[in-house]
Amino acid sequence: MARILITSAIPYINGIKHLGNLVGSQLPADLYARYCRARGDEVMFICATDEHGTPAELAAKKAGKPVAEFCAEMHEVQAGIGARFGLSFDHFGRSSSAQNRALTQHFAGRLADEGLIEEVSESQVYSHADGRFLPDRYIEGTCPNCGYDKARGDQCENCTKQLDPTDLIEPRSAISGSTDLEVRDTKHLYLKQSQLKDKLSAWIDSKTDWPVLTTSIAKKWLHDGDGLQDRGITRDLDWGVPVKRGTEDWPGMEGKVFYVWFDAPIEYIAATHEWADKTGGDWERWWRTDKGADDVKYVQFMGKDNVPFHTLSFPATIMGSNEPWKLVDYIKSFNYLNYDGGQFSTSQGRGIFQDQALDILPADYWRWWLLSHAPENSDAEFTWEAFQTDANKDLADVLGNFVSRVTKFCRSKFSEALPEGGVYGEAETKLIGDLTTKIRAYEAHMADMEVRKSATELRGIWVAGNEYLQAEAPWTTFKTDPEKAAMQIRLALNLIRVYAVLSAPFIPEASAKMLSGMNTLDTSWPDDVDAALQALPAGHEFTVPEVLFAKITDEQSAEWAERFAGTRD
RNA sequence: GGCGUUAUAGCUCAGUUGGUUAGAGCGAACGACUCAUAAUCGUUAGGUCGGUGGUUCAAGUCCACCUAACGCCA
Repeated sequence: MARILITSAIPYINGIKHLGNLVGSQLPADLYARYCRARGDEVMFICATDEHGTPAELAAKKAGKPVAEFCAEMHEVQAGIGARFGLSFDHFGRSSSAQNRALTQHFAGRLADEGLIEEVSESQVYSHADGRFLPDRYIEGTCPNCGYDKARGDQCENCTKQLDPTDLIEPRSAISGSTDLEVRDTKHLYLKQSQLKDKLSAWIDSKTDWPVLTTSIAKKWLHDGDGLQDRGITRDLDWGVPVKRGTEDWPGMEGKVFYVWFDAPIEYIAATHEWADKTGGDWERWWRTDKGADDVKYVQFMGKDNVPFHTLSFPATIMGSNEPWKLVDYIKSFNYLNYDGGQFSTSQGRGIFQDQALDILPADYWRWWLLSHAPENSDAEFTWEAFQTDANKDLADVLGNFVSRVTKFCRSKFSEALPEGGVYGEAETKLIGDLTTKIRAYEAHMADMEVRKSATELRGIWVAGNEYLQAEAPWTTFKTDPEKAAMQIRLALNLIRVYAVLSAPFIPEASAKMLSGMNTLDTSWPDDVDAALQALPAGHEFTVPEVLFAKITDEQSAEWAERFAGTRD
């Protein structure tokens, strides 16, 4: 039994995420977690909300709530949506937790002790009206290059010229619109990542089995231009982890907080600590190689935009601490999911948001479609037409109808119990061999986190059942040899249980319905297919389940395409 | 401007370290079946693998250049 630590990139707190966020990290992470558990591994599956930083403060302000209250509420909302999608986190934490505060401060202290922290003085724009320093992108003004009057302090999106906030003509706060700005000197802590460059580089080079997407992004940041740059890890904000050196105050850093990208990945560890505090479990057993974590396999899931932080910044924090923390063993990264020819956009309200998706269809439809089209090798495209066609074909026609035809046939010709009699012939032997091959292939793809290939293989396993029925035609056999038909349908009913077990990582709700219909709690994995197809004996009673997957109609598809074309809010 | 990723049948994608007639699903056409959510199963049609040149006995698969899309960075 292996021990697998799984983390999904932690979603930002400022609003409800769209489906692109789901398929890029949480959903495939859940697929893997469920699969590992089903195979008997000991799994710790961690996620959390990423709560610090300016966008959270602004979103809270917009909602008219104190930021802590806003975050607490949004955390519950996101946790609720995750639960409805069937995300099986062992713990869904919060980066604003006391555990993360302590751990973040601890890491900063360790890094300072190791000589990897540097104090840098820099100039930043302070807004009197807002009572705060403004991040570059929250300063607006007229572009000195093209005259565009809504250029941001980091870049003019009209002419794409990179800017410094002081370049702007008539700069103003993007938050309040105030022009009462002042350039002030302020001191910040920098993590000297450049000193760890060789170590990080060697580490990345040793990961020859990682996806190209992951390593190519990491290498680009390591070697591009002047190489890996030192990184500011503090900000002049109120909302965040207060800057401390371990448990000690940090002279000169009063009133400052750690940058959100410094504390967010540390929350993976802290969330496990939160889990331990809640359950009485042992979190260090998962994270400290000197305290039992040396046999843990740690896998991270994330979208490609998060790769630099997980391949470089966070490992730099871990390595730099010079303490025996668990480093990631495998990073599975994803490209983007596009929506009807463009990008999903949180800010523009374009695409489908997670709560909306659940309002129109059960989670399994989304889980199946998104996972079977996971953007593993390149950006993928969501269209309503494809979604409707694929979901109907795969879920309703191939799997759902299989369950339906088998159970209803048995009910009408025999009873709502597995019929007895008959012995296997050539066709059954062949089916068992075929299924064994396919299931072994499925296992291999799942173990490799090849999401699309796993889905394809699983679908093939479903199809094999229909092929068998079509070829053996128990409805015909029944007329001349009822015993043989009984054997065939007994096998097919057992196949439903096997399908439920195999499919559970993808479609847990439907899987539960299938098991419930088959009136069994036996979720044992079909290591031995022959034996698995005899798990339910003759005489075992079942009920015909309700329709597993209703089809998506043309009207629904058209209406939803219309409804989600525009913007939200 | 630099770098990266991608470019394979109408659509969505597979194609291991270069090696016999380039694969799957969907869609299409035709056929079989009638237990089932008008579901299922089978057969067939469809690609000079973005373009040009090169390496090689042999290239979708390596190299160069070009084009296009997307992304990152200046």
